[in-house]
Amino acid sequence: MHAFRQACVDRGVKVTHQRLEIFRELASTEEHPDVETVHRRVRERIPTISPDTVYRNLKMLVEHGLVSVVGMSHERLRFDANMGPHHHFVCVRCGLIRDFRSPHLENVEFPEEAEALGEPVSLHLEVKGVCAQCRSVEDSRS
Amino acid sequence: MHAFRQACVDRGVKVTHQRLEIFRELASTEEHPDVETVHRRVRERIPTISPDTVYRNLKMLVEHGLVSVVGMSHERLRFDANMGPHHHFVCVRCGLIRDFRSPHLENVEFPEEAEALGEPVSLHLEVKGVCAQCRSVEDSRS
DNA sequence: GCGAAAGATAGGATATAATCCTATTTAGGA
DNA sequence: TCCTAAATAGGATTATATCCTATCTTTCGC
Repeated sequence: MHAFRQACVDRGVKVTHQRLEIFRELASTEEHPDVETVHRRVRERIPTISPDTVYRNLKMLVEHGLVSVVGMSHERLRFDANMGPHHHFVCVRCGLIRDFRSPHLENVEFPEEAEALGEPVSLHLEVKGVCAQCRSVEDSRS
Repeated sequence: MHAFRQACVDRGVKVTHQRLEIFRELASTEEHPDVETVHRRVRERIPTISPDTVYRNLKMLVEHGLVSVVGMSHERLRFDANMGPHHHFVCVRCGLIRDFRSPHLENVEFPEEAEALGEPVSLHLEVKGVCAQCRSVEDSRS
């Protein structure tokens, strides 16, 4: 928590009671809770905290790299008819998703650490980054 | 498309005009469209098709393994305060997500195929499967 | 081919998740 | 302590996904 306070100060972000409790709650669990769950739990300590504050803070923490989103950020359901082996590149800026194949990664086996958690069915790599187009827009602005 | 018709027959699923067009649309693109996009495009050929039909069919196709969902199925946003290197196990049944680490996968490099698409920032493996608890529930029922 | 039954669809109604708006409060620097 | 910019609460709103049910279509046995 001390490191978190410091991270806020470093970024010029105010250290509010709500923000501390939201982060504390998230950092204290490994279950990757959703917003409602975080809100419910934090409310036990701050009864008046609003859902909006929880949303706002979590989103802000993601943007500052202090927290990550599992899966994709606030996107809609998206589908893929390619059932062959492939991986995904996801642009964190515009949401573009492209498949790619990689001979190196064709034969990755189910890691035994994952097998301890359950019976694996599918496996693929998710590479997040900034796509070429968003990158060029960025360059032309600077 | 012929294979798709056959796959429907094999599964005892009726081959409807709407279903064919929805699948055709999805299979004709690599951009992983969302439901609204699929609906809009299919509507050019079937003007009266409803969003519900698109949702219902895509969901059904996922359940039959003919299509996959990018990211996670109809889940809420979920967050993770663990910013260290780790991978995810996602239960496709109950939505449980657990982190795991794997020495084998600690040093996976950004595949060059992904670098062609953009500038990668993070990388992790996503293993989907059925978690131990869901598995045991399943066993006790049969 | 024909008719019945199960399955699928359209379209409106509804539920749920996420975000917006704005008056008020709070943190942090001078 | 005071001031300013940032943050919050709470209600309103939007957007996404699903439900409901009357109607229609596919499929299968004849």
